[in-house]
Amino acid sequence: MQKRKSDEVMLTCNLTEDQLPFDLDLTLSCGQAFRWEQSSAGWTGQVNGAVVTIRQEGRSLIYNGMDEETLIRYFNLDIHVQNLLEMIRKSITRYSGKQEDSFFETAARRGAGLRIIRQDPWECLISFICSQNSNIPTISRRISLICRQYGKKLDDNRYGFPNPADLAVADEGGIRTCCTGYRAPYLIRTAQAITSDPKLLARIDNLQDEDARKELMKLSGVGPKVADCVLLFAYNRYQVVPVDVWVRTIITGRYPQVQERKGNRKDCSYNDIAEFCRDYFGRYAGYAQQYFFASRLSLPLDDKLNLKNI
DNA sequence: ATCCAGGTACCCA
DNA sequence: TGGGTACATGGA
Repeated sequence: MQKRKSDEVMLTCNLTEDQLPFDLDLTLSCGQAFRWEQSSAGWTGQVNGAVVTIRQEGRSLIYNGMDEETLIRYFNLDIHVQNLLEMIRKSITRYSGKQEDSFFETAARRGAGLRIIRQDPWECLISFICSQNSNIPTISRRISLICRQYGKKLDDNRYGFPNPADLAVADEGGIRTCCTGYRAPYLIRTAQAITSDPKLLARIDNLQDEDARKELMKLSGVGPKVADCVLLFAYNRYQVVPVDVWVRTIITGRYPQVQERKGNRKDCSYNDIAEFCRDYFGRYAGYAQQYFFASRLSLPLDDKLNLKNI
């Protein structure tokens, strides 16, 4: 009988003090990756093309399907989050003169243990092209359908993420059956661009933020938001701030200083908000943004969906 | 039923 | 450059 992944011996990684806090559930469910599935046994997903399972018991990560080096690299466990938070706090104080930003602290407390992971750029790119104007459950479903139709079959009910060449030759009708709607041609054109320039995503890793962003935005279906998500979640440019409707609402609602940037324009632009966040939160502004996004539903906002004060 | 969602492309002044 | 609009789909 063929040995199943779930029967394989499990490995354990005990987190050190410097690697805490770490919250696996929050990290995998906070809207940065869309293909991890949770069950009673823990999370199942794919890292570097291999099926992996992982669960957390206190300070221990119990996993299989990858080695410890891969685990640490994928979850960025060598990032010292406590120091990172201190850097954000210092930046806030430097900018505002205030000792504490209680709104940020609320988000950081609720998002404690969240970690920005290191995704594969190609998968991240396609995923966030799929993400536009959708909610997270829909995005996950869409990507799952794409893998089922165009990815390599790995086991009974599991498929790999399709390669650029697989999507480049897909027809629009086929992609549309994956609930992609008007995004279908974007996906095909971007897959074709990567297929014809296979080193593009590797080159981007060597570019400065602004140049990297410009290169990404040349791709079909990639605007500022998608480009920034890829820069943050795949290339781990922690100073990059993706601005969606939630982040916009949170920043404009809670940080009136941002309004000064818009000049005589009607509203703050995307870059007004992103640049304010970089100035205010500093070089880990992307992390701050992700704390806000992860705790968006419970943050004290009164101008959005009737959310009440705490 | 209506509104909204990890937006972008396209068009116009 | 900034502002408007169409675009597919599913969840609330």
